[in-house]
Parts: sequence; structure tokens; C-alpha cells
Amino acid sequence: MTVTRFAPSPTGYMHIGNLRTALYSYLISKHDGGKFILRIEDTDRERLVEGATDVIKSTLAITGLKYDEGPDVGGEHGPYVQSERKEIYMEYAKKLVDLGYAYYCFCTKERLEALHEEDAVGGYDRHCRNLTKEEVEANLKAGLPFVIRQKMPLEGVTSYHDEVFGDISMNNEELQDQILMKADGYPTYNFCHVVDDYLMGVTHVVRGSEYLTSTPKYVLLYDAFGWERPTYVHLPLLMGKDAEGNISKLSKRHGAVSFQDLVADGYLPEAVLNYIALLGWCPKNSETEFFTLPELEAAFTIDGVSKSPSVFDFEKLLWFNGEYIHKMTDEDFSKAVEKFIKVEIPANINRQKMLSLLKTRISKLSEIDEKKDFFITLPEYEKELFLNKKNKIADFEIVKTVLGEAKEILEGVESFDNDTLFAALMPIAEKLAIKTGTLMWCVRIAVSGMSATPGGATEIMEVIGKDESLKRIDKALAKLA
RNA sequence: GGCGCGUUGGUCAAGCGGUUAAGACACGGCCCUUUCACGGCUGUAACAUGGGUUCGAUUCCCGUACGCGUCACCA
Repeated sequence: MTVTRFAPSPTGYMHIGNLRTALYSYLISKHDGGKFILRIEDTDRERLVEGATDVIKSTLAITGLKYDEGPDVGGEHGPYVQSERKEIYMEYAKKLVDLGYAYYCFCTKERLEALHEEDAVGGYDRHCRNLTKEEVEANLKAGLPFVIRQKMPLEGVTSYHDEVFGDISMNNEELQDQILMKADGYPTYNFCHVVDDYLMGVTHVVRGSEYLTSTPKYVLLYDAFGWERPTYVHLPLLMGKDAEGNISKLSKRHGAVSFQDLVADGYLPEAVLNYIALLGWCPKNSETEFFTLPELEAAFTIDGVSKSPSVFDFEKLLWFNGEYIHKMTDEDFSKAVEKFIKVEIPANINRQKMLSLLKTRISKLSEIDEKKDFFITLPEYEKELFLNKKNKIADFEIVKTVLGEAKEILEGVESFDNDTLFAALMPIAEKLAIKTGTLMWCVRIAVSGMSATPGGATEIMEVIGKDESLKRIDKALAKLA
């Protein structure tokens, strides 16, 4: 069975790159009907951020990435929070020392810093690597603080296979004797993720490609314990482009890059998920780019993952989001857009009609707020706005005539719905021998005060109602007088 | 700097030795139209570079350039 995990550190918000890793990890297991595990990697006690775990959980809940095992869900391999597994790591670390693949190190921070100053890229000098058993015992008994380091082979090559990047080899002399257990008794990522992945039965390790070159060290750990290596799936990085066009790792300077920021900005979770699924992965023989989560589960295969990093394109996300919004039912849209409408909608406004006009004309929910304004209050406008070359409106006389006629007719119209209004106004065009466009242009400008509006003249009138429509026409007439 | 990885239009990308080198976003034009938007049609635009291998390279190999990653008691 395919078992994958998402193992974030609770250090803040949910970065969009992290979300994508979670998505791919989820999809790889679900494509095979496997299990998906959430594990919280909180071994860095200094970087912990309160509430960060909740953000992770709620993001996974909102996006539908349901985990089969994890904190507050449980499972046979718990606990799923690393700080609660502390003893396990020490036990395995000691085992590794006994096996001869790790050793105690008593070097002080001061010594290491001095070392670093001497040679900035030299790394640890393996000072404690060959301490005798007696020396170690004595130091331990004396209560000296210690770390446990991995004993790397000094020569040879370590290779492994990655499902995306192929075979990766590193000369062992490049590998540092990295710290497995810190002086505070907590393990480092380098160690605990290996132990946990093994203990939790993870078959596919899915993570960003920044781990590509450190994986040989992890593979060595599996070998030392005599454990079967997992399948590695390293993902290409997500990049961002700044105002000058420079490309670098996606970060805050590129805009809203946390999932919750995007949602707060009016992006739909499904749209975000759909978009990021396509950033670094391409479906086989698919003519559509639209995928629901279940569709992604069915379509996702690792051989569709690309090696090169992708630039996060807000333009395309925006387009995706617009498509998703346009496809929503009026009811869903009304509900979703609710919290983006900052003001009270007056009683004369046909809210439902207004929202359905706006729905197909926005790309993110937050746009609703400013787009709805003219329905509520007529904007200030100059009478020149009525002039329009395409509709052959060169002077205000025709405008006055049209609006005068319209006013008269509208006063007598009882049912203020689009069809009735349209039918009622059309005779004016005939009477004055003008085109429909010319007629409606005059009316629309009068009731909206804008040259481009969501919906036509009669649709707008349906939204704002009879009284307001007549009031706005009167205002226009006064302006033209 | 060492090591590793990557490089198809502005962006996402298909391609996996022989193609008129797909498609999507963005951009331009046209159509539709009661303005805008939607929709439909259409146009501009790409294989980083130099060597090989081959009858034939975008595709395979090597070098170069550029980019990114990594070298923590962070993950």
C-alpha cells in the first residue's frame, strides 16, 4: 500500500509551496487508494509559533486534503507530533551509536564557531569522531552536554533513485557528520523524519527539491539500520517574479503567498488547489485544465511531474478563480461573497439580481465591494459622458429627448423586471428612428453614471427599482437642462 | 567556492530521434452584443549556447553560459 505523509513545521502560515507539496503527497497516495498521514515536525523549539498547527489543520480541512492518520485523528503509529515522540529518537540514536554509525560529540558551541570562522564552508572537523569508549563514558558521567552525530563514510559514493529527478549520486566526502540529536535532547529533522517515516510505514517520501542533495545522508541512515529505503519523490520549487521581472523562490515580496492570504483576498480554495496542481505537474492526454480533487486523484501520476521550477503566475490564478466563480450557483455565490460586502445593502436594491449581474464579471470575491457601489449610490459624472461616437450621439438634444420619453413610459410601468422594461422602452427607438444601442446608451448612462457597467440599462433598473431609476433619470435631465 | 539539479514563446506547459514544435494564461484583431463581461474565431511569440553521436537532433552524450538548490544543535 502506498503511504505518504505531509510533515510541516508549525512555524507560521501555510505557504502555497507547502500546500502544493501536501497536495501532491496526498494525490500520490490516493491515486493508489493508499494512506495519507499528517505529522507535525515541531522539534525546533525556538521557531514554534502558537496556533500554527491549527492553521495547517484548517487549511487541509478547507482544501479537502483529508488525512487518514494524524494528530486528533489518531492512527496506529501515533503520536503524530514529534515533540511527543522524543524518547523514541534517543533510543534509535543510541542504537545507531552501538551499530557504529553515529557517535557522541562534546564539542562546545564556541569551538564550532571558531571552526566556522576559520573556514566558512569547511564544516565540522570530526573532532569527536574517534573518542574512545572510555572517554565518552567519562564525559557522559561528568554530565557534559553532548550531541549525537552521524558517522559518514569517508570515501566512496552514495546513490539513490528519485522518481522525478532520476539517479542522484554524491561523493561521501561531501557529506558532513551531521547532528542527529541536539544538546536539548530533541532530534534534528535529519534524523527524526527518517525514524518516523520508517516507523509510520511511509512508502513514498514527497518533499521539495531542496532536499535532493541531503537525501544521500538519509539513505545512509536507512542502510545503517537495515531498513528498506522509501521511494523518493522530490518536487520542483515554486518561484515568484518581482516587479523588475527577477525570478526567485516564491516569498512574501511576490504578494500573498499563504493560502489564508489568498482566501482572504477572495480566491476560492478549489481554484487555488486546481491552479497549484498544474504548477509542476501536467495530466496525460487531457484536454481540460479543470480538475476537482477526486479528478486529480484519478489523473495524478508521478511521471507527469516536471523537474524544472515553475513561476507562480497570479494572472492565471486569477483567471482560474474567475472561471470557478462564474460557474457557481447564484446561491453559493451569494453565500461566498457575503463577507466581502462591507456595507449594508439598501432596501430598494434587488440583492439577488445585483449579485447575479456581478457574478460573471468579477475574478475574485473581493472585487465585489467596489463593483457594487454604483447600484447603491449614483457616482458623480459629467454630462459629456452621454456623448458617444459609436452610437452617433454628438449632442445632448437626442439624449434629452430619449430620457424624456423614457421617463414618461417608466412612470407607467408596474412590473420593473428586465423583460418588461426592455419591451416598454423599445418603442422609443422606433418612434425616434434610432438604434437600440443609442436608446439604451442614454438610459444606461443616466441610471448608472458610468460608461461601462455590469449589465445593461434595463438590468440595472431592475436592480435599483422604480423610484431610484426615475430619480436618476430626473437628475440626468436636470444636468442636461 | 565545492557539490547537486535545471534550461521549449512573457508565464504554465505537451513533446520522450523524423511534428507545419500542441494547448492554457496574458497580449493584439475580428464577430456576437443594450455598454462591460462572457462566449466564438483569429493573430504575434519558443527549443540558452558550442561541440559530438546519427541518414536525421528540441529529444541522446560532453563542454560553456545562465538560473536555482545545498553546504545549521532550521526544517
